Amino acid sequence: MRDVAALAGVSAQTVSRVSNGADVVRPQTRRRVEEAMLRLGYVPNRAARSLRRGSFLSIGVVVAQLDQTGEALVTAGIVDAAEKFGYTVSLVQVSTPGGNAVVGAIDRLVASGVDGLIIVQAGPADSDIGALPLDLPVVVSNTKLMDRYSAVVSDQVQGSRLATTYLLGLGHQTVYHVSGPIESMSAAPRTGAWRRVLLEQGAVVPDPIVGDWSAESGYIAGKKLATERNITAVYCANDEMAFGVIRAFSEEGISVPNKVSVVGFDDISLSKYFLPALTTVRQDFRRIGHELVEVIVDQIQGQNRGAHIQRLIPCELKPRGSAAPPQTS
Amino acid sequence: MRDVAALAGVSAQTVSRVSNGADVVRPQTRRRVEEAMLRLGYVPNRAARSLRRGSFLSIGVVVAQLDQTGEALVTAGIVDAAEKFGYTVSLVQVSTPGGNAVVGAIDRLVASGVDGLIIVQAGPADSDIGALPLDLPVVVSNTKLMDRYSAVVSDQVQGSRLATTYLLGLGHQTVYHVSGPIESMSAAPRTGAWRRVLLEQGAVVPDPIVGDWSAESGYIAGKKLATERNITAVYCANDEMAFGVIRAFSEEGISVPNKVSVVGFDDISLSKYFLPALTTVRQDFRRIGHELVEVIVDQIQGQNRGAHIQRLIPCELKPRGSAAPPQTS
DNA sequence: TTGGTTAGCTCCGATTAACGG
DNA sequence: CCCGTTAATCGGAGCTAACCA
Repeated sequence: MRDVAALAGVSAQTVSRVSNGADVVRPQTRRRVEEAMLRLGYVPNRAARSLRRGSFLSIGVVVAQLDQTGEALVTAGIVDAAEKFGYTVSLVQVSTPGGNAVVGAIDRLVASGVDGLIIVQAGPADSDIGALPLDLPVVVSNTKLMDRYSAVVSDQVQGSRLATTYLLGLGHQTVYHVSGPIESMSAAPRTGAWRRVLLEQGAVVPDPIVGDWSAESGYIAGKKLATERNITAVYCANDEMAFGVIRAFSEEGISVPNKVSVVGFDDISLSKYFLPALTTVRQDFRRIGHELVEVIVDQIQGQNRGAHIQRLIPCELKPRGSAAPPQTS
Repeated sequence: MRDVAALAGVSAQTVSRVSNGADVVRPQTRRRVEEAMLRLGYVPNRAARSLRRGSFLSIGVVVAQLDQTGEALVTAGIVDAAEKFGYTVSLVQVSTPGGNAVVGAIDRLVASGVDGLIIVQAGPADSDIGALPLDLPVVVSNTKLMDRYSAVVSDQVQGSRLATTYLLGLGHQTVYHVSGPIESMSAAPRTGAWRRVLLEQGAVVPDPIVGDWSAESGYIAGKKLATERNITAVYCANDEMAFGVIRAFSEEGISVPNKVSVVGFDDISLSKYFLPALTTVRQDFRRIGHELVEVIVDQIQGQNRGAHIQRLIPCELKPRGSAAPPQTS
């Protein structure tokens, strides 16, 4: 900064005024300073600025598995929105399922200097997370932590009802279900809503099969479901598992959707191009990312630090080729 | 820090020593200090520390589309490895293809305080990137920027040869090709290697069809390829496009692999569960992420700032169901 | 003397207030 | 009204001189 001031023939004071957009600087002087900044490749030192102002202009983001479409898209949305608000994004991952990995990850983020925390997914062992003595704003996208922190999440219940009622509406007697892991934050409400719809409509409630979100677990579930006699419809808690189920069915000579209808959840980019194209429930991940940032920036800058905000993002049914009315036998 | 010192009954000096792991502190005193830190939830202020030490312990990462498997996995690898080295990861995205978006993104990162830069993907308009007056270490995973900066990339040529020779080895007379966008950094070497193999083996070289990595573009390419008479094998520059091609073929009544063999590139997690399971060339994205961090940390900490390092990560063929010997007519 | 510790000072780089030309 | 000077401040790190076993 000293150098810039020297080159422009002004004082450090003025440089600071320019770089912070004060309006008491003559345009001509401002131009001289800006030129000098450019020539010297001057970038205000972030550390000094943060130290002085007491904020980092940085948001910490915790993800579990970045290679899952949902987390990747939410993260992308967060990065986009954060940029608009002038914030940087610091990313940490909690892939190791071990005990207090989440706490460790959050500690790392806090130590790295962030003004707020967004927890996209905390992995399976996220129950210990409540005990954090944080004075930082926290926003989550995780139904399990919703009651503790502000949250922006997909309306899992609405989406799940959508899928189930759609299948019943097509004429299926009941709907089988491949769920996510029981301890998962997204799986439970989906399974719950599916069960409730079946009960409401007086349909038999088959035992759900538990998967782990992977196509492989769907494949295994599909092999098991293929042995059921009266199965005509399956609702899978995500698209990957639906793919696995369809693959297993195909190997067993069960055609989709002719013999069995399959519906997924998420609408990942490939679903449209699967064979058959997957009927699924679309989550608006990018929007979730955007709103997460809105909420946390509001909590960081606004005075409503303690506010407990809940935003539900609606899901949308995407009818495609993998679901059809049951075969009249 | 003052409070911690007071609570532990020591001086700020000693607190600093403890938090930096100096060895001249009596274990008993150390314990007292650590207890006080814990009780007060003390976290050393990153800004102050950075300011004093002149480093941020942070790595900036530039991605283009986080929802693409490759970038997501490389990023995941980077985050993992960075953590091991004690670095934080700052993420920015260059989704807007506009002119100097890359430069803007990098400016933001630099302004946010990073010690080095990893460019995973810079998007289509990355040609202007060479003109950066950076005194920061930069490592890329991008064949187009390889000659300018240190790089860790998949051995596209080797992988592409693998795919092409495999298909020829199965007995196909020639291999059609669906490439990535011409301006892409990964597409060119793949297409080049494919062409060279065909020429080496004296096979006819069909015009490649240009896609944009999306399943949709593969689908369009597939529709076009379906009109070719003597086609028996297609090599697609990524898996998504391969899915699109297979879908188009299926709609046109062309069975894969019975009539036409299809090979992809990447080995995304779903490839194994597609129908048919996709024969493809696996890239080790996570490893690329790890090595990117190794290289950049070396350049940040070591004295070989100017070194121009090139690491090629080999690819691996995954023979699955979508490629087979040509039908004997 | 030695090792553990303390008090006190400077410095990192930018921001900001007060005051003056 | 525009700008310079001066000095204080943010929180921690590094150094020295001194202190007490």
